[in-house]
Amino acid sequence: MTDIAKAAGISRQALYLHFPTRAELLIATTRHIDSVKDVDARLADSRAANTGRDRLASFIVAWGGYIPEIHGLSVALRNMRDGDAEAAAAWDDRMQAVRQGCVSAVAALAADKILRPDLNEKVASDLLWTLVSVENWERLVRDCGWSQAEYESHIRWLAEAALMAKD
Amino acid sequence: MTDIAKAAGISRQALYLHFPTRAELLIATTRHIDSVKDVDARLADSRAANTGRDRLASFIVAWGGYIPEIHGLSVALRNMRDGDAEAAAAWDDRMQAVRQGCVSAVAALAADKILRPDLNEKVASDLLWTLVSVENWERLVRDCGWSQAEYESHIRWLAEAALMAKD
DNA sequence: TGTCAACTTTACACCGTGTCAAGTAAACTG
DNA sequence: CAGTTTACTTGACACGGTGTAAAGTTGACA
Repeated sequence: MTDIAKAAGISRQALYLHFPTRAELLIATTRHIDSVKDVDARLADSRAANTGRDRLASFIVAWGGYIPEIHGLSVALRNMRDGDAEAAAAWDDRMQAVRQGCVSAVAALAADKILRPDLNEKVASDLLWTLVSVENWERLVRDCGWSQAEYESHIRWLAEAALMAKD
Repeated sequence: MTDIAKAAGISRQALYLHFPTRAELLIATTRHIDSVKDVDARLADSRAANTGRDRLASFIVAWGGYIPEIHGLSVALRNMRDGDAEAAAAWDDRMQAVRQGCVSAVAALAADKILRPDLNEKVASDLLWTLVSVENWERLVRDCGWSQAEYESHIRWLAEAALMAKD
């Protein structure tokens, strides 16, 4: 909080006038980034795709491209999980929104009859949700040194291999 | 530290006589669990498998079955990543050991000529390492409500779909 | 001119980690 | 047996970070 106040050019106490707790500051920041970076518009594109396969691909690109924007925040919010129920709830809420995108993409695959027959939609959604997690992005991009483009193309490819019936 | 001391029936200060910092206590605990649960023996089994496919499967079962044992510790150690370089290094070290298992399993697939031809060994190892991360276990078992058996079988199946050439 | 809003400075409470010092009690040793 | 060592005790305190509280300053607006 001290560092943020300093960077903002106000006193630490003035910061508390705007944001009562550190958790609420972080949550407000995510809301702000969401509106500035227009996450809704990005995800709307993926909903507009015609085929299930395109929908899956554009969902992964839309969300995968958004991860770097919120990554620092994601780390901060996740580190508060233990100890601040409000922060945990805020983060979970955002992740549930991503999950909804996964469910929709999987439903589109199922509608096109290209979902692997040995997967039900729940399991497929869980797997996709896991594949596109921020943690996996961190591991591949930060720890393994992948570029963003490599991340997007390999995850897309992996999701297709995992979820789509063999042609 | 207070809680741990209380649970151990000694004073907080006595705890500091044994473990100079919280990070070192956590690190010592991982070492202790490793020896009690005999992680080496578990992974040795996976190295003994004959075919690449068996090796991959037994590696996933060995490591995947170990995750629940160290999960709580993993959370504590990961939460210290920012702020304690020693704890971060200790955790990274353990994850590098897992990565080594991934590299070996991928090499076994390559030796059997059943590694997907469009994947090089580095990329395949990175993907496998990501799939078997503790974070993915948390998501599937804790957040999605999967049983341990479901986790193991689906991750094994996913790893095979991701890494092995179509037959 | 007065009031309100945004901000300032200063001070303090609370928690958790880690340090320090002095004391005690039991075990080991010559 | 006396003396030392070892493992612990109690109690105090420093430090950093979050959050609270109170009184004072400044500028805008009515």
